[in-house]
Amino acid sequence: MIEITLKDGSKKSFEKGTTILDIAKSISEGLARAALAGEVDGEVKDLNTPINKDCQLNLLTFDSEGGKHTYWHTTSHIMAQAVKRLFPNVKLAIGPAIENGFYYDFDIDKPFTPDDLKVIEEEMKKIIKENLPIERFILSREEALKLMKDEPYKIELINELPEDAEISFYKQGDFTDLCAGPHLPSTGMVKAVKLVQQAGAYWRGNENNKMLQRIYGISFPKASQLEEYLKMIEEAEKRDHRRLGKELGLFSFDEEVGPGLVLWHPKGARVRMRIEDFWRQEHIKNGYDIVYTPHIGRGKLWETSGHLGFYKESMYSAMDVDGQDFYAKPMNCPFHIAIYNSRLHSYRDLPLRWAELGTVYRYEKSGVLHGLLRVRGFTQDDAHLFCAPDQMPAEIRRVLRFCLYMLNSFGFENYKIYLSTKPKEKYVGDESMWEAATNALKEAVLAEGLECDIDEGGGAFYGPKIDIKIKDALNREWQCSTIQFDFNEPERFDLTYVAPDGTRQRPYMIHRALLGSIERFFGVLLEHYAGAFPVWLAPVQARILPILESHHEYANQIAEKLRLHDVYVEVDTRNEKIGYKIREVQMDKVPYMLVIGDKEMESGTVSVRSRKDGDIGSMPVDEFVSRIVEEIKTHAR
RNA sequence: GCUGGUGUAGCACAGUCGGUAGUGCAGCUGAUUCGUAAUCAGCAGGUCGUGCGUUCGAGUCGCAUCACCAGCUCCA
Repeated sequence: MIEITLKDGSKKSFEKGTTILDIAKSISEGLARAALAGEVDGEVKDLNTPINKDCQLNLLTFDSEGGKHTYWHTTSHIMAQAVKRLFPNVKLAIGPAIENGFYYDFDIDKPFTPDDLKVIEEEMKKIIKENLPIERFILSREEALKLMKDEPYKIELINELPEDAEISFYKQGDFTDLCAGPHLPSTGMVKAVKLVQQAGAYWRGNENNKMLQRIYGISFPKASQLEEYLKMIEEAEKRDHRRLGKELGLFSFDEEVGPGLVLWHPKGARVRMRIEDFWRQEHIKNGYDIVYTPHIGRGKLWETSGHLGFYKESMYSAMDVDGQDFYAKPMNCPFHIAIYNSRLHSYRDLPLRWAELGTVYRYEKSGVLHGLLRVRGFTQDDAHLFCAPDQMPAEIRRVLRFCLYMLNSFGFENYKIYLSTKPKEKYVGDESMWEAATNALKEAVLAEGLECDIDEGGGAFYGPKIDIKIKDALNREWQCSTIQFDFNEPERFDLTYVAPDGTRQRPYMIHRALLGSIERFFGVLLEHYAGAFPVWLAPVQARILPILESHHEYANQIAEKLRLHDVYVEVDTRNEKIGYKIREVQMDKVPYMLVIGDKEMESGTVSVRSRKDGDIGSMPVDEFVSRIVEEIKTHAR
């Protein structure tokens, strides 16, 4: 007999060799029906795995990560089986479960068409109906290679398995695949399936390898869950910043202007100005100086900085000026360094904190451009800190705290921090610098009571860094903030300061961007609020809606008053019914609407309707003015 | 850059077998004077992304090219 400890801590005894499924059945029929896999001492296993020793058992349903993954992994096998049936010549690569669903990569001469996907989906439904049992078996290395002799990718995978690895296969009907598992007991357990899209993907994610054809799909135990999922996708599309940007008239792109180059419309520019004004004000409060630098620079500069050596493919090509090469700047740092080097610095000057909303241009590959989130011309909220070694830890803490303050000010409370350490091979600077800098970064994070994931070897060749990815309302991560050491440029540009003992010393240089780029940050912000900006950021903060023509004058007086308080206000004097006007305000996501009629005119009030809460009654004009001014001042959400 | 898809009025879309382009919203004009998510009527708006080709004839078929979309690689 063996003793099984269940999730709730209870213990049960079973005969040795009892399968996980049987154990589930002994607990309840319902659980056995819902169970997809079992977690045995932390390892996810097939339901029909026999248990031979005392263990901790957790039964996994579709609600759990492991259960979902098992379910999707099996669906990917069903898809591969369908593809093999329909296209016998395809070679199989890999087919894992992913965060939302699964994919399988195939090597096939002719890429799949959307019609192919439909046919494959139909074939999958047949396989599900056939309810084929899924069996696991183990082979020796030779046997495995023999079985997979026509599958070159599988052979590559087998050959790379460690010496002592168990080489397992899963078989369902006429289909067998090399696979570590786990899987569902039979194909019939998969219910609602949808193949989402087809795409090219390089073998092993390396662009020098052959491009394979990947099919993405998703599946659920219930048709209603699939519908729900598709509906959620639709909701996400509704708050897509590209769509909102167009609907709300915030920004656009123009084919003639060029790809990845943003045109900020007046309303978008208003929001941007609020962001930038706040940014400037806070930087000054935090001991920064603001600088401005040119958009282009001589080739020599970029040679010294190393950009032409390391970064040339990402730069716009040179322009010829009087026979000399000039380049649009991909980064601001060489200019800030040039300011530093314009005179001799004493240790008494340090730390120097120079910030710039610097617009840079980078030649991004055409396929990677994405709305505002990936563009070719963007404005970094850049700054460079120059400090003496003993000032460095305090500077890091200071900048980290400032960074989190900025993110919080814009309503982002969920973020993830990544610390990237020294690369194994290519790096500049000596070990002790790397160590001191990396420790300072880590200690700053800990000192702020935060946690970070360590990306071992993920630092740039020129220094370690902290990246902060903010999570938007849909829980997607976007990298915005970054704090990076630079051991490269101070050397190349020979930065020095005069130390107390009169010797020349090399300062530490830290690059940092808090919002990242204004474009990306704006895009994320737009999606985060689904276009409904809090009052302080809204491009139109209030719209006045007179009911009749006779109220226009009073409406304009109120508008004038609000404008004097720096409030963006509009008056809708069109000859339309009030319901029509209100509907439009709601769609324009303006936070306040002020309905003005005879009543309000007589009593000197406004009838306030909020975007969020609807009609909130009437109040004296001055009361509304102080209310909205206060909300703007406090960044109320 | 790579794989696939898309491109028709300001926006969202329809356009069959190749026969010279339509709907809704927005816009403009007029009527309506109205209290919390769409008042009615009329008008105007298009070299069908661009170029070349096939054809008596191309939005529709072919090739090229540009842009966008999804994914891969890369990245703030």
